[in-house]
Amino acid sequence: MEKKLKEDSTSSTAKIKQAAHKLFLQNGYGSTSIREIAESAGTNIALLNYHFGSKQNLFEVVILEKIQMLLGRLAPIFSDEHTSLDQKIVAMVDTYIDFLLEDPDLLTFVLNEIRKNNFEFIAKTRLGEMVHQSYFMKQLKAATGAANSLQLLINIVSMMVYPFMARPVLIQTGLTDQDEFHQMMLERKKMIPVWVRSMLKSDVS
Amino acid sequence: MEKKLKEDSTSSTAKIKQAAHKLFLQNGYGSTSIREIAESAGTNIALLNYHFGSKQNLFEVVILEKIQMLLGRLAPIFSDEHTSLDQKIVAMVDTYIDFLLEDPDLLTFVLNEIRKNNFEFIAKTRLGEMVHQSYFMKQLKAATGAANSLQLLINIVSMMVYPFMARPVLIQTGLTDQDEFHQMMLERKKMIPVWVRSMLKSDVS
DNA sequence: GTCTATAACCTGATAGAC
DNA sequence: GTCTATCAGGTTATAGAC
Repeated sequence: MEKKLKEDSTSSTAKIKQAAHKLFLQNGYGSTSIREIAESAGTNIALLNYHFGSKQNLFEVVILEKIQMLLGRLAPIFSDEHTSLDQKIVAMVDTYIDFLLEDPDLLTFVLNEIRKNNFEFIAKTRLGEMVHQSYFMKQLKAATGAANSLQLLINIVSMMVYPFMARPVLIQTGLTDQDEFHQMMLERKKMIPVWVRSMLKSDVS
Repeated sequence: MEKKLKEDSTSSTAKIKQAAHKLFLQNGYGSTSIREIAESAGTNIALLNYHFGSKQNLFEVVILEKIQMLLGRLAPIFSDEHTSLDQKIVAMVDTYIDFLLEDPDLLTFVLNEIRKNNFEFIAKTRLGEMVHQSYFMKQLKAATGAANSLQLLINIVSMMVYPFMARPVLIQTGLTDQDEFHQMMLERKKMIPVWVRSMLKSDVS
C-alpha cells in the first residue's frame, strides 16, 4: 500500500511494452510506427528511444518476453522423467491451448516474423536443444521409431496451433463464431490426446 | 513465333505482379515500398500506379490471384459426387502439399494478413459456402457425426499446412534441414490419409 | 504508355532545454 | 527522466512532358 515495489521506471516502460505488443500484433512490425506506440502509451518517441534504444530493440524485447513465457511453461513438461508419454501429451496440449486462448494471435505473428527473418531470436531461445535432447523425444522415439518421431511431434503441434492461425478465416467465412471457436478449443484439449493415441497405434505398421 | 498472343501490357504488368508477390511475401505489406517493387520489376512507381491504382490494390490483386489458384484446384475435389471420402482426402492432401511445396510461405503470409484485416478478401472467395455445402462435408459428417466433422477437417488441414508455417523454425533450430524437410512433406502425402483413417476409427467412441 | 519531377506527408532517431 | 523541436531521409501518389 505505502511503498512502490521498486517499479520506478516500470510504470513507464510497462505501458510502452504493453502498447507495443498490442500494436505490433495488430499491424505488423513494418506498419507500426513508434509514434503510434508512444501516443498509445501516453508518452513520446524520445522517451521511448531513451528506454529501448530503437524500434527493432523494443520489438525483440516485447516478443521474446512472450515466447519465453510459453517455453518456460513447456520446458518442465518436456524434461520430466517421471511421467509417461501420454501424460506429457495431455499436459502439453493443456498448457499450449490455455496459452493460445489467452493470446490467440501471438504464434501467427511470430511465425510470420521468423519467416521474414526480422530477427533470429530463435537461437536465443535454444528451442532446438530443448526439443532434441528432451526426455519427451526419447519417449516419442521409443513409441514410433526414430524416423517418425518428428512427424508425430509435428502432428501434435499442428493440431494445437493451426486452429488459432485459421481462426480469422473460420470466423470470417461463417464456419464458426467466437464462442463456438472457444468451445471447440476446449473440446480439443480432450480430443487431441485421443487422436494422437490412435495415430500411435496405426503407426506400428 | 511471329505473333504476340494479345499480351500487349502483360509483359509489363506481369513483371510488376511477380516482383510484388516476391517482395510482399519477403518483407510484409508494410515493409515493402512500391519503389522497391518498381525497381525490382525494372520500371518506376508512376507506371505501377498507372496500372494498379494504388499499393493496396496491387497487393489485393496479387494475393487474390494466388489464393484463387489454390481454391480452383481444391473446389473440384470437394464437390465431386463420384469419389469416396477417403479418395477425396488423398486427392486433397496431394493437391495442397504440392501447392505448398511450390509456394511454401504463401499461407503463413496470407493468414497473418487476414488476421491483421488488411483486406477482407475472404468474402470474395466464397470459401465458407464452398466448404459448408460441399459433398465432401456431407461425407465427412456421415463418417464422424455433425459435431466432429469440423474438428476433423481442421485436423486434416492442420497436418497439411502447419508444417510449412513452422518450416523456418524447424530449419533454424536444426531439427531438420531443407532437403530433409522436402522429403518429410512428400512422406506426409502418404501418411496423412493413414493418420486420418485411424482418427476416424477412434472417433466412433 | 512511359517517365521525370515534385508535392505532401510520415518515418526513426537525436540534440538540447529543463 | 522527460519533453519539444528538428533533422535527414523515405513514403505514396500525381501532374505534366513526351
